[in-house]
Amino acid sequence: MDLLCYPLMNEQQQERIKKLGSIKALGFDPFGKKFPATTAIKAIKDNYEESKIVTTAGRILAIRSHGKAAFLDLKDWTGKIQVYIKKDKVGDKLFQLYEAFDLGDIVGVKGALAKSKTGEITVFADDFTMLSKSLLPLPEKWHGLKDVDLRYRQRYLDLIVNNEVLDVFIKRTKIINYIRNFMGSKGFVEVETPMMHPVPGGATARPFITHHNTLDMDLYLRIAPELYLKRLLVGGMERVYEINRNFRNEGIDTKHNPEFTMMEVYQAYGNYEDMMEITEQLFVNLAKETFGGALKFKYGEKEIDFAPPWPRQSYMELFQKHAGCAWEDTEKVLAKAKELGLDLKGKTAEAIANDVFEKVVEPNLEGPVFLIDYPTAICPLTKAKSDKPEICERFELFINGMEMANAFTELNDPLDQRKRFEEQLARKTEGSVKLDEDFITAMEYGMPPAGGLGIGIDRLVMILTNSLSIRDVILFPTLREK
RNA sequence: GGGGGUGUAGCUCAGCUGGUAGAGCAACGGCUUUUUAAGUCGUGGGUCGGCCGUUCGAUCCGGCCCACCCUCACCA
Repeated sequence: MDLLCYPLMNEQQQERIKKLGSIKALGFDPFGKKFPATTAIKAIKDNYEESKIVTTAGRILAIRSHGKAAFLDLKDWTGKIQVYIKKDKVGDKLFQLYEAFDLGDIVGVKGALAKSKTGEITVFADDFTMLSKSLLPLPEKWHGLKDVDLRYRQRYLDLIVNNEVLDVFIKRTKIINYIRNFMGSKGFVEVETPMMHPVPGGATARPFITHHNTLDMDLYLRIAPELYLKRLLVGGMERVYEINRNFRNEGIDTKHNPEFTMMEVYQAYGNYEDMMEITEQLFVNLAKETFGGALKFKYGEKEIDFAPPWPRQSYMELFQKHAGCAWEDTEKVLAKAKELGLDLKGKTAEAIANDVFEKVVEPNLEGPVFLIDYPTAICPLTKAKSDKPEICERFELFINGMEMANAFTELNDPLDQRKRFEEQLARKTEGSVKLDEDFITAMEYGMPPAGGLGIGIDRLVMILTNSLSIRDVILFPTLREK
């Protein structure tokens, strides 16, 4: 530590630096090495046996000092255990080391297990060592860290101090592992496709732009993996999925983070009905897995019921019901849009109608509910119904007003696909830079008819962990630079 | 971008009508060898988010700015 920064430090930091010195003077390394043969704290407690010798390590979260003895609370990521240090037992030198302990230090401890007077399982230490001296004071032990900005910026502190936070992220991992097993059991293969795209596609969002120096070309962080996964269908990979990040250069709120995790699934020779089945089954299984078999659970103030089968409602009918006019009735729809104060600049009638839909229908969808029968005009990658070409084979899943999944029977006619892309480009939809010629070429070689599905993993984790903000299920959400 | 809220010690928060600040935890020094939000006596710690203004005097009033939260708008 450079002594020049010494006067800049506050009182508590200076104290800790001093203690660092005394630890060295005692012959201990304040930033220790491998500490072998430790047992997880939960395992110690679960397999409690009086006077069994145990070794463990963790962070000190409380010190209750009694002069010539002390109780410590030691925490690892499985739990918390009490340690008792007595001067008579450990000797002067170790007791001096203990006196240089602060809240937040990481220490290793060895001792016999027993219960204290109040019945708490306690390690009666006969040896311990410093593994990492903490130079900054932790947030307060009782109230924890509440400032949400600090919680996201310094997630490590949030994890140390707020126990529920670790639980959420462990659950997140378990959910994703479950999904992988589930998909594997259905014969799907996980693949990885590029994050950097020469042509952004597969959705209509504004992309992030970056540049490759040696190739001297602009690249776009992907807004969706869709067009690459479909190339794999062309290549004969009949059941593929990818769980990975998408990047969209748009607004940030409690349901949107610029980088977020999606699962996309493609099943050759299937259609959107298959995707609906997979979705419902997967969500129901996950709820059972998460809530010990229960299908009803709380989300915020509301109760969500996953009991299948989930209702299916027609886009057009819902539109009629909530907007009070038919989707195709351009004049009335326009009037409604104006009434709602929507921005109509440069938008097609269909886009405006869809805006009205999102405004008047979506927030009311408590769900889980599958919206079906989307108008073909707003679905550039979706196959239309053969008997009713103005309607296409697509569904979106809504839970608590949030779009959770989006799926369709994939368009596999390259001529039609080119036409729709060109129409989209002509409308200059934001984010559509140019036509992905290679994707069309791939389709010209023949893409099997297929069902495709996208699931917002972060939002799924939100629902299953009762998290009201997407930032609570992303370890390091995007923040303004300080 | 509009509206509302918040910003005070390392953390969690008080602070009335304008007189340059308090508590708990944390820290430091005592006492304390079974406590668990340990106890107890004492001590230190602040650019009151920033700048400008009004005033004899501003944490407090006014203006501008910054950050975060909520909400609306924008954004498949």
